[in-house]
Amino acid sequence: MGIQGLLPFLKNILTPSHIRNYRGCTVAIDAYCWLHKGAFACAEKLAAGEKTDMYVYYCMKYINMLLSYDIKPILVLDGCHLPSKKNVEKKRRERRELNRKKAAQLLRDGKRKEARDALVQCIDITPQMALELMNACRDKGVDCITAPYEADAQLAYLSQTGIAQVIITEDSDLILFGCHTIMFKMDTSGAGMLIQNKDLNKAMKLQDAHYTFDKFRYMCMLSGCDYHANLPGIGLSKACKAMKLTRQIDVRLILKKIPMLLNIRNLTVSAEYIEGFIRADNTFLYQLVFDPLSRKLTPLNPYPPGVKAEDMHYAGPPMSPDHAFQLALGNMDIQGNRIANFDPAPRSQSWINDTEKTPYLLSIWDPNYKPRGQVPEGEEPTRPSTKGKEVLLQAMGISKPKANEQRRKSEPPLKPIKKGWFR
DNA sequence: TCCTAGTCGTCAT
DNA sequence: CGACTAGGA
Repeated sequence: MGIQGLLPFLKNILTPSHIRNYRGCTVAIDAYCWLHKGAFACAEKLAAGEKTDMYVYYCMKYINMLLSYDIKPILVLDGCHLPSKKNVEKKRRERRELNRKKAAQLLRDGKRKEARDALVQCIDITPQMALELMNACRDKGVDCITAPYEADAQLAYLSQTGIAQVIITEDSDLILFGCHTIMFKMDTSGAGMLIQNKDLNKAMKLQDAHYTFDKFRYMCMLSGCDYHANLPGIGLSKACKAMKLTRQIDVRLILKKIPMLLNIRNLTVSAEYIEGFIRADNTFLYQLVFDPLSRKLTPLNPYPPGVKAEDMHYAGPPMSPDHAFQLALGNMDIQGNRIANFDPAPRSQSWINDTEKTPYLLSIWDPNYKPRGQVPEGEEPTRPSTKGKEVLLQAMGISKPKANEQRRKSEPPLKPIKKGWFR
């Protein structure tokens, strides 16, 4: 789902780019995207419950590519389901079950090709699969973090706090959560399409003075999002038109004026619709995320005055700090069962390089870790002089050694952790 | 012109 | 998940 048609709507500000332009930066990854694509390589085995690590290798192709460009990847995984999405999850489960039965019948009939097509439709990314990927990443010294709830909100938090300079995903919802810079459609070579939060006003064709990010988010939500349906007959174009025509900033008043702004007579905006809209908006603004620095739960954005966490149960019910921490580390599954014993503490003693100059290259769980911060505006990825030099250095094979590279070479083997069958 | 709902592809040989 | 598209308002 996501926001239907958002990427085509933003095509004017989507720019082709390459991840090598972010050398020395941190990139946070929506792990689900890679896991889902990687699962296609071994759909039959996964459906049959056979052991396979094909999807792990698929994901590690991307990780290794990023490491080769001296980029620090942070893998972000999904945590608990939001209460509002329980129904969606149930429907997906039922759809997978249906396709599973369909595939079994087709297989009995000897229709192997059609059976595979049905099998592919019942692919499920299990927490065990996510754990295998996390273990493979941590073997390489790559940070992983499981969000308390949706990875989307967690990725946006890493973007907004300057922990990550780029977010890699296929999900257009990340734009609404307020990420600064996102790369979509990145291939295994590192080429993709970049979108920046600061350009969204151009996509709406709104003057800077009249543009707010709130307006952009309302536009998207009016066209329908995962948390709330659209008004009948309203898509992105009409929603954009409505947001251009009003200077109102109060959500309730904007919504009440929609039929007038768009000249649609038989359209009524019910009180229920408005309240649902505001709950959805709050889910984008205040969903609970995990702050790896303070090791505490926090809303994606600070609550406005007078609002308390208890008012926001739909944006993620509060959980105990230790539960959230163990979930974030990947030691606990969403049912609360212990599934691993990863302890980030021993690693913090082992860094002896020039990490004083580059504390942002440490593990996010290291007490000395510090976010790199936002990349100065306009500095990347289109800086011709730098681009040319990088190409030249690579062609000459004399790319200067980076702290990142030295760190990886001198890294001691991690203490043994429960790894299952992955070598 | 815009919205909607449905179908197809994602890997890799 | 998005891309693409036929069909309807």
